[in-house]
Amino acid sequence: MKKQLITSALPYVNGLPHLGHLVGCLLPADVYARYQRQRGAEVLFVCGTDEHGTPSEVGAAKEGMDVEAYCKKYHDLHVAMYAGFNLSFDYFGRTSSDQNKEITYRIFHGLEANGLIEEKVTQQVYSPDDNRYLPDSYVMGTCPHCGYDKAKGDQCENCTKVLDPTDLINPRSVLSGSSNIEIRETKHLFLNLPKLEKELEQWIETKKGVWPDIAYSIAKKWLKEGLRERGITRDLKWGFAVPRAGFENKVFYVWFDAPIGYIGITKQWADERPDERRWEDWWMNADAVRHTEFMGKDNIPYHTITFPATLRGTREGWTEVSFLKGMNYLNFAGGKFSKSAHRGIFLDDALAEFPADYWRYWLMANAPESNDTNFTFDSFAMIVNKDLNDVLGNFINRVIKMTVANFGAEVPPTGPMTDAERELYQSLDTLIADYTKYMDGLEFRKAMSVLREIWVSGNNYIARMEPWKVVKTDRAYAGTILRTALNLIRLFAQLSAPVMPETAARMLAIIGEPATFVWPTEKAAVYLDGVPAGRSFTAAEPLFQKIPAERIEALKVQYKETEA
RNA sequence: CGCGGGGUAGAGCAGUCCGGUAGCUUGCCAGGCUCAUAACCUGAAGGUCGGAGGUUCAAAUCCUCCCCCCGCAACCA
Repeated sequence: MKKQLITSALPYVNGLPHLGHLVGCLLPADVYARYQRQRGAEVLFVCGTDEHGTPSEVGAAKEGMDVEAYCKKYHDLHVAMYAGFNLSFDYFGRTSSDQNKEITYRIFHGLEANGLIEEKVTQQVYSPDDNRYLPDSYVMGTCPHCGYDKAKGDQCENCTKVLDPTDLINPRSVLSGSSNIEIRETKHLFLNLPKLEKELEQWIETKKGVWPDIAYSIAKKWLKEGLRERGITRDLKWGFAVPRAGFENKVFYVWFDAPIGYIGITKQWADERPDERRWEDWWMNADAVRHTEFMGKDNIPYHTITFPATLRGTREGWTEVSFLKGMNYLNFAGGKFSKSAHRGIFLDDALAEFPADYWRYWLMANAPESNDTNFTFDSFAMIVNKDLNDVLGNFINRVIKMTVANFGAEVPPTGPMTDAERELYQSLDTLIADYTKYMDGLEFRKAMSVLREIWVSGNNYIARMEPWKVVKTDRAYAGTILRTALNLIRLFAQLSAPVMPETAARMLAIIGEPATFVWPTEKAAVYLDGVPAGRSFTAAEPLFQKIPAERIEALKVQYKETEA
């Protein structure tokens, strides 16, 4: 079995992450990593904060901090929130690390050696009052096409026309508002993507029908339009210095070193235990590694075109992405979640309202895989109340209570199996095979739908067997039914663990099982005979609590869901 | 004519590659059950598949044109 290298797009350090970030890459990567570990695969799941670039510099200035301290502060906040959601990173690093600098330089020199780096003089907007060069979108002015007075230097939001900052009438800095704007000539380094276009195209073509449509089509779109040379340096202070004469005041562009961060962060991980970990085992070992990347659709061009080109251009044989899981957006109240406007639900708030597993299950069951998806509290409460409380939680509760009432708090002995049990085993075999197939294929919505069906099959079994009646006439057979049901709890825990790790551990604890998770690969009958008769268990509180209607309405108001 | 994704019961989605009686969840209605968190199980009703045209014995599916929603457009990340 190949080693499973799993990466989630690196969240930008500036500001706090929201549910969109969680569902777009972090959470599906975590669910997949947990699934692969449960299957016994050797997994390395890395992520970290993306720290360079203008927004960090500007954000630090706003808070009156130096950039390094600012990034550290937000890095630590990210770490705390992800811990709250039980994201099981093997390492959560930083793109500003020394290790990432080392790898970035190595890759840069490799590209240089192969003649893929070129110098070009470009025109950039400079704001003397801000004392910095401005990215195009940091310049605001009146659109020459439609007269909209808040058009940005890259595009007019009103008429959607693509602009250059120099097109704007009365241009001014978004930061200071100053209209004292200069156009300065400045020299930058470019990666020659056209030279790699052919081989990228051939490579992407092999992903047709393999990767999600959205990943393949976005990559194809860029190739179809023809690749252009791409700037990889910027006139900033915060970032990795460019190791070339004449570039002393410049740094690498954040999009150059951010994806390299996957490798740099792996080296951070390896450097913690150099005697037993080697980053090269993962990144210089392409044949033995399957690399799965998770990201929102906005990141797809960088992970299908520029980053693969960056790695290939060195001719060093880096591990390339094997499967790219591109996700659409999670919307809130009909629009995007927004960091800058603080619109939507942020992770700290989410955890303060409900346990992590409620969110994890809703987000995976409604993952924006083929469409943009709306988050609404109505939908959230419906899924939590129905799937988690009524179907799964109530199943466990009724089985435990019935057993305690009739046999005391210990697992009753099992008599001979009947056709009813055989049918249950067979239907579970089919369902588990489907579930496994969808998890392997990273089709999370479908996987969650089958998981729910699996839970339903437990209720179905109980309803058909009517152990509350059977116990009055055939106590031994009632014991068989209930012990089967108790074993179902164990099986459900194993199958639910990738998406709801805390809940799964609680389910196992109820029936006295240790919290070790192993994926069921044998026939269901084996798993329904695992909890021994006579073992005592602890009757617990219900696993979940319902969200009452008043609470839903209050949440809608509090988080401004109904706002137009 | 910039590019991509989407439009399928009231709501949320699958099915489209490879044409063959349109499926799932929820909601609504009815029945069963009364162990359980007023929960569970079963059944029924509900759709001219965004619109128009074409190909075909047959179109949600293939082709052409049009409409609507969302995203992207390389210096925000």
